[in-house]
Amino acid sequence: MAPDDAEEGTTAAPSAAEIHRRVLAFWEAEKLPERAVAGVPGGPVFRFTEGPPGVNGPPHLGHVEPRTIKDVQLRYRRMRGHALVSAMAGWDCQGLPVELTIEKRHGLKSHREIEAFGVERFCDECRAAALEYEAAWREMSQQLGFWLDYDRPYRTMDAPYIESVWWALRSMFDRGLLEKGHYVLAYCPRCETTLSSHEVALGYAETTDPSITVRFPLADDARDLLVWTTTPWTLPANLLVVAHPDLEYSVVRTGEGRDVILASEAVPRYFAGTPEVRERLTGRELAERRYAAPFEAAGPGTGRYRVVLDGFVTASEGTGLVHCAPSFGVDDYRIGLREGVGVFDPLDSRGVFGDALPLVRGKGFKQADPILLADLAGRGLLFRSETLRHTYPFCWRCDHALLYRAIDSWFVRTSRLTDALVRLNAGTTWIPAHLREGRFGNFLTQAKDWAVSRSRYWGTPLPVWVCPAGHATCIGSFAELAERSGAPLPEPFDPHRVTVDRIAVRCATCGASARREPYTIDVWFDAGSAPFAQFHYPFEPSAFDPRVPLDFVSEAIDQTRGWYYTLLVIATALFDRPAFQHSLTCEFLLEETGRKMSKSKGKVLEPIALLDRLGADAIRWLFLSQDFTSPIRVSETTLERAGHRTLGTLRNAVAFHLGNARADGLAPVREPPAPTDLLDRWLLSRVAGARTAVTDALESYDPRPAATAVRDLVDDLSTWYLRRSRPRFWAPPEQPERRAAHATLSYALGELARFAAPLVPFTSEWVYQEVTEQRFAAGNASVHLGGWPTDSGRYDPTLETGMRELREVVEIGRELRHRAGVKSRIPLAELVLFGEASPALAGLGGEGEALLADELNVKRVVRVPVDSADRYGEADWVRRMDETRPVAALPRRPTPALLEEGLAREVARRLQQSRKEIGLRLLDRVAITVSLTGPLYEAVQARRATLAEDLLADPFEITQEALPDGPDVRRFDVDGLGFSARLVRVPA
RNA sequence: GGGCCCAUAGCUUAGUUUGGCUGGAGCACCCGGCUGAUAACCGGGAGGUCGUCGGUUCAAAUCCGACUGGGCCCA
Repeated sequence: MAPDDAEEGTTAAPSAAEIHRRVLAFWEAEKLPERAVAGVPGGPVFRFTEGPPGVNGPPHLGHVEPRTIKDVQLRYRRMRGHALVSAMAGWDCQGLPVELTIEKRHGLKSHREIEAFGVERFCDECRAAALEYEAAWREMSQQLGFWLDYDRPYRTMDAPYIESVWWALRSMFDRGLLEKGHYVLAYCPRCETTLSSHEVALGYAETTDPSITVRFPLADDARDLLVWTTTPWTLPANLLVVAHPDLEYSVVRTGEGRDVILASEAVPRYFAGTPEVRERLTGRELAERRYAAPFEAAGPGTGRYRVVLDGFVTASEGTGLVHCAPSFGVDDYRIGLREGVGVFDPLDSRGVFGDALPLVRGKGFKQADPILLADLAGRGLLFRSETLRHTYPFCWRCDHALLYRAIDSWFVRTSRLTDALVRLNAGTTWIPAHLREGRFGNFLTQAKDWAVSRSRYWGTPLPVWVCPAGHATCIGSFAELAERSGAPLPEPFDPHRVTVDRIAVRCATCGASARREPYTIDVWFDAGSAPFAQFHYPFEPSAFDPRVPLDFVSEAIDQTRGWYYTLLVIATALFDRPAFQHSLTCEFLLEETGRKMSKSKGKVLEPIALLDRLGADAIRWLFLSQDFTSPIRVSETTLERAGHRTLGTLRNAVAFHLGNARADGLAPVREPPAPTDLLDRWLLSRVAGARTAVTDALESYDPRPAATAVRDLVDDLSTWYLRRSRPRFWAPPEQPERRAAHATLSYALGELARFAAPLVPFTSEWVYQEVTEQRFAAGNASVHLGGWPTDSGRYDPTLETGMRELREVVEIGRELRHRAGVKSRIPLAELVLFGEASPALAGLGGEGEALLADELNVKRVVRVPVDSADRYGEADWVRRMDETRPVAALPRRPTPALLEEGLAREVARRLQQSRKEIGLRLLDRVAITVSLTGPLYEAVQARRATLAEDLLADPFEITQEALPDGPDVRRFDVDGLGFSARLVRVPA
């Protein structure tokens, strides 16, 4: 794991996965999450609430993204010394999703079967399933390094939590915000319950439906109304046809059959060419005409089967004549009510046709479509039959097609809160910012009443009891329930159905015995109550006021209509306060193909296995280094590459540092050093700047600029600082230059580990443990407990500008070398720069020039006036021009002396390589006999002493005679010049 | 039908708020470098009508409008 082979001079960085496991083990041994999770007791309060994931299935990769961006902010706040309120993990345990799991397990298909199975047993299994999935979620979250208090989580199914939810419902009831109504609602016939609008929003999908146009024959008339629908199954419930009073309608001759009536605007959609129009009339003229309904399943009734008028009709689609089934549409219901025709619903609670229409008795509503179509066709009433591709709502959990139907339900009157919702939302900040007024804001302005009751079993029971006189009594606590029922509650009290259903209470209005309304409530109400219900507010004393807004929430985009919305509604209704001040929202992940990943279809990228195999930081980094406010496309390959560049480079840089520091026995440096060297000062400035950038980013809740700052720093550290500083790291440990470089790098890596810790907690912990030489020893401090770095050395913008400019000159110099065709190993006499240096660049002084000369392997850097360019002619120089202005020039060829120096370097490099290849360690001595001729001989002979020293060669013999072949003899080629050498290890 | 977001190299993308140097980078590709990070590190090259059209401006990837295509949400 740690580079223990430092004395060999090579160090391999551990893999990301090794680091991941090592750090996890360390945290576990040190009980780190438990100690750190709540932040610093007594510190400034930072209010957070974990949006409880539904524990109705195992987590998938899509869940990792929001948990990552949440964790970054929480880690930052802990390091800043905040006390986190709250760091509880939270689990959404109830509701349809869990019920579905159990239904599937036992093959239960209806309410009747569940009741036969036993509601109590059913709920017990739901509870057990929730706990089971909670364990999987906990495992994933811990692997991810998402620190929450998993030992003391809040669960929406726990009795204290439910009591708080009851309190909330009661508060709304008392304010007239919780009422019963009869409305047209989305209804899932498979789940046999209504869905709220935000649940419906989760389940829109593209589908193909029939698109049919049906003849409705007018009574006492030889003409037919043309009516268009995509839901043939609603035709049996037809009671009216609606026309627009001012729209123009045409009577068109069809050629076969009776003439038809439709909106003039719709005629071209139904008839090619110029059909014969016999008459034009307005909708008003059609009013009150009676017709024969296609099925007349509803039977006779006052005012049924006639044409009525309404402004909602358009002719942009269909025929401009709308079939009205009051039981199955919002407008239909409204018009039916107005016209006094009643409501006829031929479907039972499972969406199956009953006795009213023998033709389709026992068929589900969708199954009935083809039968109804065939029947209409048989009677000559099917004018046109096509299919239509459109979006249609499906149940967000079971995928069954929804239907809209008129039904009894309890509502939270959110429509009365619209102004407050908009006002409170205006004071919140969002990332991305457009959500506040855009998607979320729009949703608020058109907030409909929230249908909260569900005809289900495993959920918070609606605490409303109704007496025979119809008075509703809402119970707000367990104590009140005991008091009103006149008997103590069972011990222990489980406030779920069966137990609660058995209890009758005294009506608060008339004193009669009241039964509970047999509903559970929308699980989103549970989740939206989390900020206070997790503390069992208001029943248990709290160290703070749980009503005030949370500082921070963070979820994926779907929660704008989900949790964010219910949080705000409940906070508004109960406290007239915003639910949160800052929200950070990520988009969904997409599969490689660009499809949404959150659906459990397609190839599964199993998160726990991936975290273990790639290391959590690689995956965290993937999400943090990209713009998570847009969908991120994820595949096996992107995951594997995610941590490569920045994190891999960092690991190797650390390994390089450790190898050197340990070989030289240099101690870690924690206090900001005050080096004089240009590169050292530059690196420390970069560290200070990056720390500020990360701090600013996280302070404003946006991890993206923080990740960019870390990436750029790692890049600069590896590709410029380390590369340019390498010779100093090879100097003997007692040399001041070696000590300065070590101090700078040691300090820089330690600081980097600290301010990168919220982003990549595993890699940071490893860097910190190794660089500080604590090396995961028991009882040692974690980087995560060390507080936020506030003084990371001096930021020097002028220095950084100068260095940036210097590196630009390097680029130019490299380009010139490339054009001249002279390798960088061959020294050139000079780099000529035209014109004055900028103040920032000049500020780097002679050290800067030396750096430049060294990097470009030129003997000197000279500056000459721009107008002296003529002296650097094409024959001997390569020049870089900026438009017409000369920028720099470099000699086309080395001088003979410089060429010789380059050749010596070539020889040395090959001999060094050979040292390594024969397994010599850094300080091993070697006996070398080298055989060369011509210019190579001259070059090496002239530098014999230096080369011998560099190569630790003793003896170092140079000959012009050929060496005989032998096991220790190697042959080389330098630009076409051959030489050979014998290397033999000298025993220590 | 309405709302929001997006469109930059083969792929992933920075830059767009606040218009201004030759539109940066990574992957892949080609070529090359590297004396103790070598399953590492570094450089060079090629590759871009900045979706299309129009407008504002001395100047537009950036601001405005229309259009095309994509995503999400709502009806």
